[in-house]
Amino acid sequence: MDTMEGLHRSHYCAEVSEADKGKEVVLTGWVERRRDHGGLIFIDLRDRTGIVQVVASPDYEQASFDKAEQVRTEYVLVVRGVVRMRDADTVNPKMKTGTIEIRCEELRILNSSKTPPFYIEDNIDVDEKIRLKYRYLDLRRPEMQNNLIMRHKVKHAMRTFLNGHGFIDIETPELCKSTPEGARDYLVPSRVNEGKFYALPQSPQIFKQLLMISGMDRYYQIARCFRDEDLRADRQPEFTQLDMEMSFMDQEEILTLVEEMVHYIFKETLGHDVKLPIHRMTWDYAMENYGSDKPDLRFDMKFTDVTELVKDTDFKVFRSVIDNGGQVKAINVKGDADIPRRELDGLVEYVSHYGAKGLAWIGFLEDGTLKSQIKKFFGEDKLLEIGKACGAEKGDLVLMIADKPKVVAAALGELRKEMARRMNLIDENEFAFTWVVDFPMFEYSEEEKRYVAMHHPFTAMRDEDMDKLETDPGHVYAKAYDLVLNGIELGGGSLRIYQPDVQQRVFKAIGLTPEEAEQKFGFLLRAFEYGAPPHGGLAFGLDRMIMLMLKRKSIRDVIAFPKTQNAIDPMSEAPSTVALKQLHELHIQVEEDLVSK
RNA sequence: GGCCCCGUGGUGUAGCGGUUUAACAUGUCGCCCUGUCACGGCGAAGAUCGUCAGUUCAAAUCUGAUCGGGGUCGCCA
Repeated sequence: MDTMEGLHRSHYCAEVSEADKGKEVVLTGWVERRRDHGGLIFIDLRDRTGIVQVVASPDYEQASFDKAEQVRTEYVLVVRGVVRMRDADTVNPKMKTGTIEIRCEELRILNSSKTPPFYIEDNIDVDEKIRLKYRYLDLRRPEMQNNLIMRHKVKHAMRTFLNGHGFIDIETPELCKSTPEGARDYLVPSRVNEGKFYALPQSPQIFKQLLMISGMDRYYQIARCFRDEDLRADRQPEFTQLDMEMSFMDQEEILTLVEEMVHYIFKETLGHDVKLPIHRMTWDYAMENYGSDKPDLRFDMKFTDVTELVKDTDFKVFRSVIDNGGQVKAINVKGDADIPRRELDGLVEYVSHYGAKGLAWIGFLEDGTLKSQIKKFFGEDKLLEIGKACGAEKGDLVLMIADKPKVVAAALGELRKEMARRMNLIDENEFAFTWVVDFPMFEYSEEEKRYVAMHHPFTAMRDEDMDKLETDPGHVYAKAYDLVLNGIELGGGSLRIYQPDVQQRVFKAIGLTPEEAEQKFGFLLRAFEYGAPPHGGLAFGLDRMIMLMLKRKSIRDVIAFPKTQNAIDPMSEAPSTVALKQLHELHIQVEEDLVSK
């Protein structure tokens, strides 16, 4: 192998241009491809900027030509040569550097490489497990490099904006106290304190509130967070949040500042203008019209409540649902009246996964006739009335679900998205933002037979709902807000409680006794007693934001070293067993066959 | 924990009871080639079909279990 001795890189590969014509350059990089023509060898040399063509020939320099014959894919080279224009008929218009090439005067092989298990190029179709096992090679691919560079740019834009608005970047602990409210914690055993455990933070929530009490006034952190729950395409066990908190600001001021930041980030990194102010809707409105607290607004197809219209009919299915406090809601799928029966049956199956027991449909055919499996119960006039309520015209298809509000919301909400996909209503290039505000404080957990905090128990409630805290917690609304982009929750936050007595009342409402509250959050309650300012903030899912900006289907594509669905890293093979000695030091006993040898 | 999809040379696929010594593309290796850029030509090597068990005269192909990967529901304050 050769060394770099005496050579210093002068340019990145794709940064050599026609302006460098005639200059001697020194380039480093990996061999993307070698084309050996016998007496002439072309090498596409790649670094993180892109590719440039190097030409080796005995006519230029014999030794480098001999070296070029040994070169294979992914070998690491340093090349000294002269930039020259290509002949007109050999220009490659597909390449950024397609008008030039490097006449090779010296070529050194800095390292060889095994043949990689997949092509180092974009648009490969390789099992993701293999990509993850060889992640360092996967990350050589231009699209992955671009993803990580974009991630860097987004973080840089965030910091630039926040630094310019008086925010201070402060780190908070990774080893925290476990607070089993909410997601499952990752636990870390304490060696020094036998039998005790730290938790990795699910978010820096409490610490950032304490920083407000400390008078830091405006804080941010690009924080790693951990949640030991099942994985999804947009969920990893460790993920990154842009975490922010600020004092003496009301909700409107916070939303305005945050949307200015979002505008800045999208402008700086994508050149995209986010329309301000970002649309706002209440949680109630979102649930009633889209069945979701994170509606995808790239298409319309809102719900129509037809409960009143159908409550007096003979159709027992609808009647019994309505009599039991249920509702009937519909969506209008424009232009889908001629949907085949087989596909309708598929939709019934589809909504059943979300708890719906059935799906009623009315097709308003172009010839003015109706097709519907409930025609005999309602008659044409009633169906036309329903259609009118939904804004249906000839050619449209109305789909109805009758059930408890929660089931209707879930099933019809998913159906709405599915029909939009089928009807191709989604513009993949659109960024449809909305704020969802006025979340309920609590939701009732059937499993735990108590109210649980919908956002988190530090969320402030609307002043006018304060007296309902003890009498009617289900109708207390929070000063909480989510930023939604294309049907995905980008970030969420709230104004916080800052009076210890109010915090105690909320703990009580979610069934925490004063003793439990003291044991879990006593340090926070005590801090509130020393002049806590009114404050609030929010946290952005950085991975999701970058995924959406880059139109990726999974956050794994924007995380350098992500984990598989089983929370495993196929490359390092984490998690792993450990030696008995390590466990002893941590005062942990494990069955012998679970220990590393 | 439930449901759905996938597992065949290095990679991506085909084959889905017996005309298969498992096919194709690409990659790899060797020889040839001075203008290619997905270079080209000739030749070669490379998979006991994730694993285990069963059905059968016969299994990559059917059945069951299991392991691994992906999606999703539950879960994710």
